[in-house]
Amino acid sequence: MRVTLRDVAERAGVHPGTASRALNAETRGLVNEATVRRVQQAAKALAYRPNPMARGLKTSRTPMVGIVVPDLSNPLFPPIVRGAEVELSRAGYMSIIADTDNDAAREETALEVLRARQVDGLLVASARREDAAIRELHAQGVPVVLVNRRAERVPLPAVTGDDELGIELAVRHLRELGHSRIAHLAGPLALSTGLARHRAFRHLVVETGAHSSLELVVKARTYSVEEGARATAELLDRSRPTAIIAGNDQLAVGAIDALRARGLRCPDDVSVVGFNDMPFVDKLSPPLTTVRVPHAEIGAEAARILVRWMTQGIASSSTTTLPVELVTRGSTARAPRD
Amino acid sequence: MRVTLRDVAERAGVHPGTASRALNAETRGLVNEATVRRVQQAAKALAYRPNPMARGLKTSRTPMVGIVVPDLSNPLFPPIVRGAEVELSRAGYMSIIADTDNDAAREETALEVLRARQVDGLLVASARREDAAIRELHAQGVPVVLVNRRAERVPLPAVTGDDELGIELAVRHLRELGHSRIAHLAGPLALSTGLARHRAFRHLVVETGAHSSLELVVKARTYSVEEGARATAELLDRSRPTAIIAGNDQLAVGAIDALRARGLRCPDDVSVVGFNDMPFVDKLSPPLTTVRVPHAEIGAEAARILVRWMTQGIASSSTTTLPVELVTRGSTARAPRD
DNA sequence: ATGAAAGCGCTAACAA
DNA sequence: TTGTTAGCGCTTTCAT
Repeated sequence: MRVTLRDVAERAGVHPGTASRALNAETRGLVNEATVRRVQQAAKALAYRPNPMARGLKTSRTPMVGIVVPDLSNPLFPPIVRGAEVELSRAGYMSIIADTDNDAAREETALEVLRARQVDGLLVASARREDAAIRELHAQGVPVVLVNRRAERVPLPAVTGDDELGIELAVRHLRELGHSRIAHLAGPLALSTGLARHRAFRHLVVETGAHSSLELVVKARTYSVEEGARATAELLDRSRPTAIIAGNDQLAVGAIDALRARGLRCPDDVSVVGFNDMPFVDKLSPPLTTVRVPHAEIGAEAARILVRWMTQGIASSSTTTLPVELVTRGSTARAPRD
Repeated sequence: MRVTLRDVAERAGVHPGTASRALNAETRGLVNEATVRRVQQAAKALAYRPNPMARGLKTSRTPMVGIVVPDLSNPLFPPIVRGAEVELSRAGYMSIIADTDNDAAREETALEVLRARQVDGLLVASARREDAAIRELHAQGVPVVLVNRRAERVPLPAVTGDDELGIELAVRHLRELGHSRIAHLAGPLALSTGLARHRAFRHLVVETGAHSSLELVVKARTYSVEEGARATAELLDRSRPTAIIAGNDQLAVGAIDALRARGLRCPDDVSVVGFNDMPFVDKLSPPLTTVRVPHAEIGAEAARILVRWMTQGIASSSTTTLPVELVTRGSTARAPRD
């Protein structure tokens, strides 16, 4: 059978309580040094592994955190998860990943299941701006850190890339290339990333008074290649941009598809900028100019904040913004003369 | 505090034991129907959620399975995980994903941690052909199903794509296009996929007696773009293939890079076939001809086998091979005349 | 510094 | 059909 603490205690010739204290870092100080060594030896000899469920039942804590992502197949998220996992496992936590499939109802279910499983905390990358489930979580005082996306009217810590800076870099880059008719292919405005990038775009364009660019904004309903193509087609029906800043890389890929379908070349006729710098966008034709977001670092930082919250009860509701950079590749070029 | 079974029992005016039976599907038959209803009502009214740790401590089972992948950032694996998760959650299991980072030592650690966490079973996608940790698991009688890759000399059930068929389809396709000097850019032979594809290639080429093609095989040490480029450069140093069948899509991408670096065009000078049909390879330039593997279905089927094992104790050590198909795109063309 | 004992919330064997 | 009881493996007061 399984080796229990009793076995270890017996072998070391001590009481299970003592063995417990000896094996636990926080209580080790209460035990005679020699005893500690004996117990540790016994534990090692027997290959003792504490039963996390027994421990959890007693302490009502689990060494688990839930990570909720909208879609694991979106190449954006694995690096976030990875970054988080590294930090979490360093702190002794194991992570459980739940995929919501971009669905609010599933998100609710996933959060419920995770809570029922007694996770000590949550990293949520699937938040919508208005997210009842998130608000509920916050109301219950569960340690939660938002990743990559924010939620509104919930004072929960969030770690994201600098959406404003990203758009600013893109706009500046395109202006330097002589573009004046810059369009924005906005992502879903129900997501903080979609909204922030959209706002930043409008702010920059209005601020510099280029011109009323309302006709140069289209909204995509989802972050998908197909929707990017559809929205771009809609955009091209009513205006003639020389450049398009897409809400993310999938949309940018769709935009390039749509341009091609109309016989427009990228970047010769229209430049395109993406957002995220997903794997392989450097291999596309043309290689995509895009805003690189430090996803692994976002995940890692969120994990650190969560660990602090879970272990020290420090719930900073502050928001962390990590810098992004523009990666210039082949999908942007000088504006065509017309 | 938390609502416990006692609270429910009290409210329903029954003993906790009865409440337990009433709430559990398997034992519900032992309880008076009216009582069952009362208990269920009470549970609902109190929003009772059983404590999985208490239950697990008692039953020494958890509703959790571990999924071990070599690299979550490899677009190959999320669909497998997804497919498995759907099946698993249908059966009431939650999954814990561990990423081994393609490292044997980490795999061992991950497996150990997962076991310590008392997972009821494991889905392992990171197996090497010779995998001591896997063999150990098998020796301990833990329910394990291998996914996508097999291990040797371990009678564990495995679900994979049909590597032989994939290579056969690729070879046939290239032959039909008039290629005779077909090379193989083999993946790591320490992995069953690398070996099976390599063997299939040699078998087909030898069988049809095309010619001694030893010089037309290069071995990549990892499944990465860089290694694909390196190995292809090596290949081109010593031979002049008109087509290359790569061990997977990453290697194929690397191959195209290497060709380009030598001023060779794909597919005009050299055709390239990948393996897996990862997302976005249809957007590459040229769009990649590749073997499509039903990853989600592989994950799902593996999950079904695992569930059967865990719940009914049926440990079929059989191997399941799912059919693959060739997706013809722009990276293959008629052989150049020379 | 260590032992004793209780109990976390649940299930299951046994009794009634 | 239901209640009783014991105990899963651990931590944590409280004694000693």
